[in-house]
Amino acid sequence: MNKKVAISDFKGMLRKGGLKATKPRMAVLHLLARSKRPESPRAIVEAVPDIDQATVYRMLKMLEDARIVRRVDFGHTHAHYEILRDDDHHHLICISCGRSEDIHKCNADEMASAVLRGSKQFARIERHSLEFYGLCNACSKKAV
Amino acid sequence: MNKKVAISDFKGMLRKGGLKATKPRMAVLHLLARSKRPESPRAIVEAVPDIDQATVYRMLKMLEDARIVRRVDFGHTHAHYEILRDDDHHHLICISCGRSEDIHKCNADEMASAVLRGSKQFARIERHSLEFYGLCNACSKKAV
DNA sequence: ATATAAATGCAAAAATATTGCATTTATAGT
DNA sequence: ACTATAAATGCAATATTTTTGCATTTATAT
Repeated sequence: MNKKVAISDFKGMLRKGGLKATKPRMAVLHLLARSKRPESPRAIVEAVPDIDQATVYRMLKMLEDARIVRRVDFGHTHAHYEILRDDDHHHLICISCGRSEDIHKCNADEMASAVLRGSKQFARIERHSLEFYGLCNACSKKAV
Repeated sequence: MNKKVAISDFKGMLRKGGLKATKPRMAVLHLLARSKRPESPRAIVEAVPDIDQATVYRMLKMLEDARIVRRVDFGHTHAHYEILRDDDHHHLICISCGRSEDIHKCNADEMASAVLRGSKQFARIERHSLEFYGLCNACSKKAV
């Protein structure tokens, strides 16, 4: 019964990245794993008891380098972070209330190679971000 | 000889948006028009003589609402702004030095309608952003 | 030329992110 | 299990980015 691969074997991921499995770190990772949406550093500080903001910011950077989380930009004045899965998903973001939804259709990888071929200045593409901005049902009803 | 449509008829654009063509505003628009890359508020404050940062931030927001500029996120801790053209272009950004290049291939609009059809929570999509992150030639040579 | 609303500048503050350093903690090796 | 070690944390201070209130200036329509 314990043979499942554990999509959230954070200890293993951390070890692979040369990072220690500290309590604050595990707490943040579990928070992100539970959350339906990418979370801001501030939200993390508020949600995890007794954690310091410096710890959160530093941690997120390390986790990003280790490719355990990724940073996404929603056009706000702060970042958001989510657990990095390898499903190349992106987001649909409400420009009114900020709610977000994952989307899974993406053919940008094909685009990427075309883009690279067309560029004289760039040597390689590592990743891309694709976000759609619109109005969720609720905000759409509340007039324009 | 003066019958060209003037891609930078900022006065006209501003009027259409109900905005006044003030000197600071024209200076910022011309700066953005001249620049090869999206500029940060800070860079604008430094480049335009005697302009106040509050003016720049407020102005950029208004210009964005009026659809004269658009905000782009490069994964830095600050925003960038560029003149909004209607060519649906996106960017290739060097994750090492920050240099950026415009790219013009994009089929995300087709994607957008598929995405919307697939979503139960969203009513419409207004726009999207697509950015590719990689290494420019110079940074690519400087080791990994 | 003038009245008016809009935009600006200034000063202060709020929000977001980073740094240095002393202390604590997870981990590898015994 | 114990210990040495490097890594991570907490704390306090600071830096950077963005926003706000209000008095003054400016562009525009009349």
